[in-house]
Amino acid sequence: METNLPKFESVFTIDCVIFAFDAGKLKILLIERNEEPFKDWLALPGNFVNTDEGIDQAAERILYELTGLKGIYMEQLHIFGDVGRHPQGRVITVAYYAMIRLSGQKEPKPVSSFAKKAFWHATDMLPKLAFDHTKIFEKSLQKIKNKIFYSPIAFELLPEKFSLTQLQQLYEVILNKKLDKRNFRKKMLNYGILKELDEKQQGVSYRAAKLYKFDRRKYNKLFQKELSFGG
Amino acid sequence: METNLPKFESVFTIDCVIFAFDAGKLKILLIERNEEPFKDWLALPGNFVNTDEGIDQAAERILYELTGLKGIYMEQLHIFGDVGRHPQGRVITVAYYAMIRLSGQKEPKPVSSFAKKAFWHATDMLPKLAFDHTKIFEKSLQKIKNKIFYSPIAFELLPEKFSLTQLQQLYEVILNKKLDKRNFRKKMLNYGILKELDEKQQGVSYRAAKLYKFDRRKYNKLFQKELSFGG
DNA sequence: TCAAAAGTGTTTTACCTACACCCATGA
DNA sequence: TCATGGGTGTAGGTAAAACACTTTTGA
Repeated sequence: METNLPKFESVFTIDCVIFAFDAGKLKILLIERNEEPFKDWLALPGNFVNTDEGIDQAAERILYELTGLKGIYMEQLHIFGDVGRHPQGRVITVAYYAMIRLSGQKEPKPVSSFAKKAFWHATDMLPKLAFDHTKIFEKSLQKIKNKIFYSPIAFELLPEKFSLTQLQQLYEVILNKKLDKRNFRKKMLNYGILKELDEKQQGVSYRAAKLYKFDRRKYNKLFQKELSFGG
Repeated sequence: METNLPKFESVFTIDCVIFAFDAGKLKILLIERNEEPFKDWLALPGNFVNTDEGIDQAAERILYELTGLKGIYMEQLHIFGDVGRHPQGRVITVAYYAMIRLSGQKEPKPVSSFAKKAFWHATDMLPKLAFDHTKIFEKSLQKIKNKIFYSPIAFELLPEKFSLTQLQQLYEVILNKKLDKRNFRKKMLNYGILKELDEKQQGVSYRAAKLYKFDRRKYNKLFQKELSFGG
């Protein structure tokens, strides 16, 4: 494509914050870098955007190359473009985030040599990350805290079939506070967005919990009603 | 700054969506372009980012150069980075948005020759805009629709002193629906975030309305209480 | 005295909150 | 039979929704 636009030395990267919920903990996907700068550091999966790809595609490609994860729908979080954020020059990064369910997912494993490893790490004890990735992570966490009130992100993190206790634990972890069991259940069931299954938990050494599924159709119907002032 | 990073031909732009409320209508700030591509078209104020400036600063500079408006606090909306969005090559744009009050504001007027004119245009009858600016505008509108529920953006659009009817009209315009007058007033006054003034409207040929001010201190106090499940 | 907008209250309904005990299961 | 988590109901308070008439003012 011919161009008479000014050429800047700006470069673009994408960094991905992928959340999952496992063993009662909120986790994110990290890599160990195999390239300078910040070689051997832990970092969010991130790399350069090519000139011939849209940024959403680039995000998918980069996540795949560094972690082996494919087909994950990510949304933009924010752009980080401070002049000093990268030691080697002007690098603007677009942060993407997603929430996924671990069950059925392969173990993460880099496809490219850019990363040595890829693995899940609990969010409550994160080490120092490369670049400004800690800042990016914190902004993502804030985002999902807000989003859980108006969007069914919790169900994206849980297995397809889950118990009400699992759902409550997830809310508690994200919101970082205890919730009342009876009120939580009443409220959730009242929404009518959970489908009760005929199945129960297996292999637990206590009373097995009923399992539920998220009913996306009912959810969509419910949230078409907009908030209002009684107009 | 020395760099061994790959040099891409990507260029970066910023586009600004500035909302205001005037004569009962929601408006945005547009320019008439004086440069190719899309010379003579209407567009959002936008231009290239320099390599030596942070993107937030760049946004401020660009808005000033194209419209003469200064010191306006803008927030990031989204990045638009489709390969085909600019006719001359790969251009990634960061959209910023802001809400401002018109009263006390100078008429917009370009400082740079990049724009021929700058002016306010009602959002309900927007013409076709250059590039993908219509898409950018629509995303901004959606954003403020959501945001008005959890953020005091309405008060940024109104004059410092306003009547309850003005406030309600603004909500109605943004949400695009009629609201009940009594319920709206009750709810707003109940929040306790409005300070009643000793003044009334001037120069109207009907019963003059009481004027109010937004009380940011009380607002901040109110919204520190988080949403909860009764935990 | 008319037109135009300001201002005002009550009832019903829905949801939020606080709170404590019995049940089912496998080890 | 015990330990572990599963599961349940009610009463009181607060906020949302629906709804229509009187008041003030200037022209």
